[in-house]
Amino acid sequence: MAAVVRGGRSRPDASAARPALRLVEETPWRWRIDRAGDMKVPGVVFASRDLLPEAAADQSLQQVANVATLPGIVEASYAMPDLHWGYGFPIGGVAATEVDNDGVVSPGGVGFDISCGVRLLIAPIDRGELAFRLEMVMDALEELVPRGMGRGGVWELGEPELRRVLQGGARAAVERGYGDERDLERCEDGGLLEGADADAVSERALARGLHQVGSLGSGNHFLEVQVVEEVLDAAVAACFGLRVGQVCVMIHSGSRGLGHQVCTDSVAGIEAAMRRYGLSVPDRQLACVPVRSPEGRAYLAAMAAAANYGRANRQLLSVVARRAFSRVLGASGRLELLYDVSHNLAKLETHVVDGRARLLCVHRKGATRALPPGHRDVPADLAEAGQPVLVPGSMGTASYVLVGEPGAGAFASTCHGAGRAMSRTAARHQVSGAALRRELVAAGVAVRASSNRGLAEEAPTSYKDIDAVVSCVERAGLARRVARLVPVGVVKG
DNA sequence: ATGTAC
Repeated sequence: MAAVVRGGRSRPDASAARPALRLVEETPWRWRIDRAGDMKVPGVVFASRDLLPEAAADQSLQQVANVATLPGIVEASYAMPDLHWGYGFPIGGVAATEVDNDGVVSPGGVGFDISCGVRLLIAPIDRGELAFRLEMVMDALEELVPRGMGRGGVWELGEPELRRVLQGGARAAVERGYGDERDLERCEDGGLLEGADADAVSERALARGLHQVGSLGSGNHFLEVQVVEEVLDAAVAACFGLRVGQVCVMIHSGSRGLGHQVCTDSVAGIEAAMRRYGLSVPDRQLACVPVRSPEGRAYLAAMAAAANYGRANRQLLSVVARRAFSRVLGASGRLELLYDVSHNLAKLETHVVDGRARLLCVHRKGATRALPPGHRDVPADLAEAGQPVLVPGSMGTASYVLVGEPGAGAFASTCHGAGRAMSRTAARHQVSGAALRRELVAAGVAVRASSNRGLAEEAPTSYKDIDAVVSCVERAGLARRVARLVPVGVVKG
């Protein structure tokens, strides 16, 4: 069965020349966009019919096809069920290029919030033991967690120390006493992405980064106190240390103004360099250069530095969450890190394509790495189970812990969240932040939010249904559900 | 996502 989706609505001139996209339903959980025009590989969209974006308001399916034209792309231009419209590449997209076949790297394939990601901390107490002190914990978090737009972080540092953060990531924070070695064992890449170069980051980006290390930010970023409501895989949950009723803290944040500036700077430089390599792309937001070019290497070095900033940021936020919990709960507020993983990153990884191991530049933009059991990059004490995959839902709704599946495809990737179904502007016009705040409180969720406007933009009605997204990911064989978590307290910018 | 335009 096929569905026809029109493309190019926002630019009438382009839409006339652009053929309609034809989606072929391969299974109820997987659709294909066949090669056409300059596409080098097909598009593959993991989604149920209900989760496919509506083409009238969202160009993301056209973006999946556009990405398939990139030099050196292998297998397919993939999209996850939380797919929606992004800058050049769709959010929820995965694309890998072969480095030794003139494969390119594109800042649009990572996005503006470089190394935005999620970590989950686990408390030793259950919901009942927290209940009568929840408001006190939330007050402490409100006091200690810097949040919202602009400056103000946990760790005020000078430029030499900032440069150490850009090279050393969460490890640089731990070396200054923020957390311990065990935290690093539970971070993707040990908390430190290799190949970072602070000298590849502009003075302007450094200036923006100086006062934001250890700050939540705004938009969909949050810190939530959550409770494990349901365990879906008992053996893996036990390995992860998760049981029904358990209190957890989920942190969703990124690289703040520094990462944003690195992306802005890089797009400008790469757009200018493209001509020299004779590259053309169907959308200027897909600006790209060969991985093995001076500009490509410079982008990856600056991106890694921003990624390390994001990792240090989440490490600092964990430290203040620990301070808040221990202030109110003492030793029973101890928070152990389960895992920290990014969902906006390009990484050099080796994967088998057409029977041969190849070095690939894997772009995951709003997509989470999901390594299977036994993979050497999974922490040793979790290796039997596989890599924890942390999937935040929209505000006030469930979040999930998943685990990577063997042979899942899409370069071991899965979804990153519920996925926007409505623009921020549309959400602001449809929802009252004040009313939403009252609804959350009435539903038993303690809210500490600095902006009603921010609340309105993050209304769950402007997101897809996280339960449907995660169910789709599991049915498509990309990852397996381990635990469903529900919020009892939310801290937002 | 973002000193929501240099």
